[in-house]
Amino acid sequence: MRCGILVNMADKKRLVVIDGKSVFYRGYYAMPNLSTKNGTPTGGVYGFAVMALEVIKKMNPDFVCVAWDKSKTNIRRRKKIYPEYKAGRKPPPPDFYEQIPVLHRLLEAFNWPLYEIDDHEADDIMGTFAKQAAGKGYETLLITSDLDVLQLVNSSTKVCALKRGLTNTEVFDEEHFREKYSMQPLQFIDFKALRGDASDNVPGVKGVGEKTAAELIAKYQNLEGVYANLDEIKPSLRQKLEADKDIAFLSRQLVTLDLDIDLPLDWEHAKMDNIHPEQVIQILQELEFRTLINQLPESLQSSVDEAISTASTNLGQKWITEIISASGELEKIDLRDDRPVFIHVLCKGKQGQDLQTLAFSWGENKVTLIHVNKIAPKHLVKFVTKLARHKIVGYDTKKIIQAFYRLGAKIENVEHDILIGAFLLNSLIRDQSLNGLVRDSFGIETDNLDSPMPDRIESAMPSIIDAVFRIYNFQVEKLSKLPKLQKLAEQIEWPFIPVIAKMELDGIKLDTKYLKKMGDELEGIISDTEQQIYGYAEAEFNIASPSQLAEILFGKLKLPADNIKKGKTGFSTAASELNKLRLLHPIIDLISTFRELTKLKNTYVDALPKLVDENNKLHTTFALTVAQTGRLSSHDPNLQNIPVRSEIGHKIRRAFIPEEDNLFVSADYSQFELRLAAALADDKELIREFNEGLDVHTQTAALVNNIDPSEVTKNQRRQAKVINFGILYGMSPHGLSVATGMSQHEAAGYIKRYFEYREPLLKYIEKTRSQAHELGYVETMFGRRRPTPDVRSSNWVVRQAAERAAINMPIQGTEADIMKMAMIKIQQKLDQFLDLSSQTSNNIKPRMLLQIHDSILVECKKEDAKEVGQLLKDTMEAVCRLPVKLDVDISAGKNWGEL
DNA sequence: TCAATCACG
DNA sequence: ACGTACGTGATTGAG
Repeated sequence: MRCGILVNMADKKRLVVIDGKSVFYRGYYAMPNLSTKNGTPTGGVYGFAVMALEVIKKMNPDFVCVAWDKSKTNIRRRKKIYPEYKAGRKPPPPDFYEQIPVLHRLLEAFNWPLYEIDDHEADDIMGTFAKQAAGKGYETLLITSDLDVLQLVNSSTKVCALKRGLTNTEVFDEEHFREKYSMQPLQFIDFKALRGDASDNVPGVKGVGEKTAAELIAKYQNLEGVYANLDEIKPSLRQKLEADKDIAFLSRQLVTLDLDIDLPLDWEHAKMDNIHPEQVIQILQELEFRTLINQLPESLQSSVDEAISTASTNLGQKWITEIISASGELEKIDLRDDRPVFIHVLCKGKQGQDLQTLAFSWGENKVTLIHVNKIAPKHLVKFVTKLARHKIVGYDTKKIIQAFYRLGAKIENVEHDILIGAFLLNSLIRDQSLNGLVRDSFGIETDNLDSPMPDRIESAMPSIIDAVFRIYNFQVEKLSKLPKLQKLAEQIEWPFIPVIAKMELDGIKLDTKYLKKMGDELEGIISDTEQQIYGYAEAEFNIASPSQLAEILFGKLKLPADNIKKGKTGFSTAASELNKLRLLHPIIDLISTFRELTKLKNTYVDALPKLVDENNKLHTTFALTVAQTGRLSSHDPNLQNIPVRSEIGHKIRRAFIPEEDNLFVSADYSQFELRLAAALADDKELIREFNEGLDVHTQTAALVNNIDPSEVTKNQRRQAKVINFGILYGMSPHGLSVATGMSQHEAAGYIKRYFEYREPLLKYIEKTRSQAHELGYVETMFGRRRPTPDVRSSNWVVRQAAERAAINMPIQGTEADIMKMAMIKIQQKLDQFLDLSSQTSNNIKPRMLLQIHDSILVECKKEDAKEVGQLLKDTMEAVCRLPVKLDVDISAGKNWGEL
């Protein structure tokens, strides 16, 4: 910032007046996409904060205040004179206003008074204050992008004009003004009256621009001078001046600022000393302006550490900690209370393995901390069994349940999980750590709550329980205002946690010997393929490296690259692109084979056996707070993407086996998402087709091609299938043409005809799209939400992608909701099922092993398979009332590949 | 750590 | 005039 001039100011007191809206606007347009991780737009506030801190840092003012343009009534005074004044301005977009309350909070933290007044604009207020300051012998600096205020520049008033960008400014004192405009500041009024101002719609004299106006003012001082000497002016210009004489004087009135508003500046309030550094820092933290915090002016700097350290010591400080490190002490704990218990566990391994520390509280400022390793197992088990009868509240209760389960204690009731709660309230939170949730909920930075140092556990645990307690209360309050989401949490999310916790622990058995053999076989085929490729290429290279491969194909072998997509690094070698070259060179098919085989070998055949436990079982982790639609995701290892489409894929699935004498039973919802789309859109025709058990793709093909279903060809059905799926993804004509091989024109026509027959579907898509725009989120049938900030992006690509995601979410998300409900019911029934048939020898219980979005895999005794299959089908088909029938396919087999 | 690729629904 | 389906996770090469 060019503020050097200001430093020279004598020891006069300094006032800074900020044109709030103007600064805010600069920020808003300089950083259009700035927002917090949860989507709150913050560009404008950012601009303001940057400017505010610059002011403090560089200008060292004694007083600061803000002048604000009143948005609707501000121009009444001038409009009275000239109704067209400031006409034609676009209203600011909605996310502009969203930021205003945040700005007000920031101002409160700075403790800078804000002035806005009917009938006057911010520049009038600035002028008035500058005059008041001059009266007291103070200096004034005005910060704005509105050049009208340049007329105020004098010996005690300077203007800091904002230019493009955030920190790009120009400071005008008298000298600099004269240098630049070759006139006195006050003459600026008359200059503008002649020239006009397009941005404020001030007319000026037609045909007189910057240059002419400046010359006229230089020669005749002001309007009066110009019009008194018209005879000296050459005729063409004289005519223009005469014609618009009234307009020129009217324009002058518009441009002249009112310095005598009856609005005394509250000097006490505006004092810089009133600033609340902690509040400022807290708000900056909340808004995630981390770089700003790091570059805070020295005057605020000292408070940073303090603010952060008070924040972290505050947590847990008021909690009494009872530390248990002997079995005897454990005995004395009384658990008769049936209120929810706040629990936290520290484990060394994943999925509740190696429990180290357990802490719990009833939320009454007392935490009990148990050093698990110092307690005799028998006593511990007895204790946690009692504790497990309570409803629990915690962060990642899945892990808590698993830690307990490993001790033989079954937690059945989850009262609340703050990790999942945070995700339900805002699935966009990027930092799901406990520290992140504290930051997100309260804007406070805390000590490491997620993995406290071993020697600090005793002091960290109370802080953690305190954080859980507070976040719980915070979320309960929020959920109480969102009844649908609250119901979703209570009826689906909480009961689902114990179900999935158990599935992870049960795991699925892998035939590692079989995979080892398969790996060796694959190895042979791969190296053969490799050699053939090297032969054709006449070189040895790394086939797995896209860049080396592209060099060979398009460089050495000179294959035509015209139709090949280019990425950031060069030509794409993705399968879809290679496919275009298949017929041109035998190396292409070999490369595809090589890719497929190495992929499957590296990702599955070789990788999976390394991950089994001592029982040869794989334990995936199902993430409940990752997929934006509410689906589960599976990792370490991912068991939701085990191959199935290829022959080798099936072979890999054969490696997944049940225990001796058991079978796998799988249950798949057929056409799940399309059925849900029909239900959500209430498309009677599509629903009818489903409910009458017709083949919807054939029906669709018949409708669109206007033929009888019996006449539908294979290709017509294939095309119809593509479009039916496309619906679920917010498809475009181009997408359809790529997928079907139609021309884009044909595809557009096809889609048009499709929607003539599936009008409700089109209406539904439009409704969802507009909801995303208007409410900023979309939701499933059961109220699960997904925020959609990007549908308002100014970037076409980003916006379109966001709209497609918004259209897909209610469908995919409702699928996820229903699947979870079904699994909860299935688990309940499987528990009962056990009681009936396990009377005799049965010690292996039917259990769910995997969920793959629209299907589940269950293991049970051979002789139970049929009954279990029927149970699954009945439960899943009847899980909720929908206008469309749900259809579940069952199959059983002695390995996963057989199903 | 990122981009490219490809496995699944 | 823009450049395409939605949602994931694992592996690899390359910077």
